[in-house]
Amino acid sequence: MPTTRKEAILCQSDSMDVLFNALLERVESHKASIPVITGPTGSGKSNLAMMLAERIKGEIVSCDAMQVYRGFDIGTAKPTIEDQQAIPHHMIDILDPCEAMSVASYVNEVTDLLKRLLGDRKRPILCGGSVQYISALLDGLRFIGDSPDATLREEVALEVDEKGLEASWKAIERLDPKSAEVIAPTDRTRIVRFFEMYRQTGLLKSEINLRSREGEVPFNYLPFWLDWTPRAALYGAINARVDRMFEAGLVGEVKHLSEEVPRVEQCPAFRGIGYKEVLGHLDGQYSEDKARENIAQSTRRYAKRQQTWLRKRKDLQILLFHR
RNA sequence: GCCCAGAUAGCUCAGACGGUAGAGCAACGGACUGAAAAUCCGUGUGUCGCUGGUUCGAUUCCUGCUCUGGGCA
Repeated sequence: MPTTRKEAILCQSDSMDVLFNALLERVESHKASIPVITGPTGSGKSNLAMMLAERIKGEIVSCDAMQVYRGFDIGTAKPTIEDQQAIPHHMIDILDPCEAMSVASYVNEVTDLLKRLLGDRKRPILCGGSVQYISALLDGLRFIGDSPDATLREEVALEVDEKGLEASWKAIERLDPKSAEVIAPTDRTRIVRFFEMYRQTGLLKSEINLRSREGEVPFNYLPFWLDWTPRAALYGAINARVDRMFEAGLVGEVKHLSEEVPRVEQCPAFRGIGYKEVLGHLDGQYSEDKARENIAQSTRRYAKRQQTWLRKRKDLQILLFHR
């Protein structure tokens, strides 16, 4: 929990308004920096960002791996049309469900976007819970080279499966011991990715990682981490939000979206929480109630993973909502 | 009221000729560089319902009680 890092707590309160004022004060005294609002799902980041944007006449840059997909509205808790009309939003509704998103494309696009906005004297506000993307931005990681090749990935995956995970991992250990420390011998996704990169660039993962940190971080950021204590309160809010998604017609949204693509299982957007579970229900695997439970469950786990990621960053100022 | 079954982790339950207990799920901790709302790793958190008895020793056997479920009246 964030409470273990008292030194980083900027403000702790049972009032969002108080938290907002602390945020605003900080933002106003660091006008040259780009405010970043992150935190676990359901913590109220978007509201805070909206309030801030209205106050400082800013524009919101979404940092969310799922809100980029057109039509995926209810399940991603996308900002409403009204909100989007009131305040310009970026990085929302930019992809079709079967197009791939990635940290690299996100960072590259946002870097250009931020330059443009700052050049136009706009005040960008980053907001979102895709912590890997946030982290990559804050650390100024550079992703250069070709984007992944689906055919190559399939090829490599096949080879890894033939060879066996254990043996493949041992090969990584020989080639690049540093990477083997970070990749679990059971983590098929990362093992495949390692060989995919190696094949494509001729470089080891640890070398690529080193290169990604060459150069300066291109922007000054002012990052905030909004969170709740105790965690059970956040879980309660998450459960309630899942209920609201169903009331708002999540099942209908998924049904409609899935009818528009031929092969749902190949589209990354349908891997999002809320979508895969409803698909399973529509498929007749379980009841709607069961789907709802599963969604709440996955969302709670997701929130916890986000917190784990944020906790290790020491550059975030915590806004702690106490219930 | 009587009969039967049950009471063990947050939940569902397993278990031991008597030597203070373990699975699944949940929960908690962690990793993470082009899939990240993805992927993967680790951890048992317990008055074994209460009471008395037998015993070196009882969560385990026995008595009584309480509660829950089912059946009979």
